Amino acid sequence: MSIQERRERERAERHRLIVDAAQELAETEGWDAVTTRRLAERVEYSQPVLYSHFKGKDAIVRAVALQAIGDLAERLRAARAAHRSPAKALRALAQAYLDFAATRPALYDAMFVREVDLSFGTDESPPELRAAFGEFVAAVAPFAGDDDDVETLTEVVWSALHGQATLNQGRRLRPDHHQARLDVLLSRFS
Amino acid sequence: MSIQERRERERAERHRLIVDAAQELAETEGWDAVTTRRLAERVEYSQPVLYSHFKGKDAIVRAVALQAIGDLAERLRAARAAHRSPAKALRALAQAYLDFAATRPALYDAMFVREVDLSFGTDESPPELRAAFGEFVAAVAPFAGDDDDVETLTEVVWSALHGQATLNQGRRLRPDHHQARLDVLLSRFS
DNA sequence: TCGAATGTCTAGCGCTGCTAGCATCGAACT
DNA sequence: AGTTCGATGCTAGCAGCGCTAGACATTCGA
Repeated sequence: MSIQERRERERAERHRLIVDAAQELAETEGWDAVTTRRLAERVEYSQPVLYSHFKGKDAIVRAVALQAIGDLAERLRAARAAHRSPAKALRALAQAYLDFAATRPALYDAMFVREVDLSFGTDESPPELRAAFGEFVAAVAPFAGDDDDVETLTEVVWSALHGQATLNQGRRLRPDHHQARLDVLLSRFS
Repeated sequence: MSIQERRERERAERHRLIVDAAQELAETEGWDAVTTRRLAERVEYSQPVLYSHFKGKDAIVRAVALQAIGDLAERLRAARAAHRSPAKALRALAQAYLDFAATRPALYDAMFVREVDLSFGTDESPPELRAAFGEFVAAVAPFAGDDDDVETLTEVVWSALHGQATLNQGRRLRPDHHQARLDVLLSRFS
């Protein structure tokens, strides 16, 4: 069975290669530049090979998004864990979230803006997604009033940050006021 | 000069026809269905005619977005003006905003999600945009503390609503909790 | 060693946004 | 009134898109 194992290993390796190439191409030149032809050229295989690994281009984007969400979850965890005070922890988490969106806009787009059929907010959501949302819940929970549903409150905070992230990215808010906007938001929620 | 005037009238008419057709097509079948060929067929002209009116497809999308923003501004004005109490006025405006996003997702996308080079937040912004933002400012201003910059506060509230609108639309938040999320948000800002 | 199976490639389909170049038609001038 | 000329809208086509059918090696198991 060693031959089969080797093949599976090579296959997994190539799978990773495709996802990484797609991510790099998206981050450096934007998603418009991620065409099946350019991607195939990057990984030095022909186009149809991509389709033996993924059902279509959307599936590749989804794989990149999922990987990125895992990365984001880890950053959120680290930011939150670095502070004992709930207020500082929430601020650090929010800052880490906005930083991620600002520095890696293409990945952020794939995760939370582009239409990609990841199931959100259900028990069938991928673990990376549940982990990321869990970090938000943990950071927000200390500020829930007695009447507040924690999950709802978390969704509201996340949405508020998401709104700032996307409108910033689209240059639809005044530049140089990022910090002020985050301060105002946090002042109302913590 | 009557002949020239007639031509200009016909040209303006056709301009309107193109924008309206694009809007209708986008609203009924989504932006993916808005191709230059289908659009040309709708207005019963050949493709190149579109390019004598607009620099490219992006310019058509921009025109649709601008028209829609004017419409949104009017709805926000009406919602706000219907209430004397600042709290009720803000709630009505927020509700109108989210309703618009939910019922006309394609237009909302063109306005605030897709990349269109409308200049936001500057003195050169189109009047429709300034009007819409002005409604937000008027609704939010009564709730600004002494230390708050009104414009910043407005951007924060708008971003928060925008976040809810887009995440709702992408089915990234739990359905059936729209109202609860709006309530939580308003409870913290008014 | 030979047939079967696996894996990869070339070539091509029906789209896309966009444009060069050619008719056609009406206004204006002799 | 006849001719010229410019404006206007058309046909046809380019390069590139996501995706796939079918041919071609290459490698495996008997």
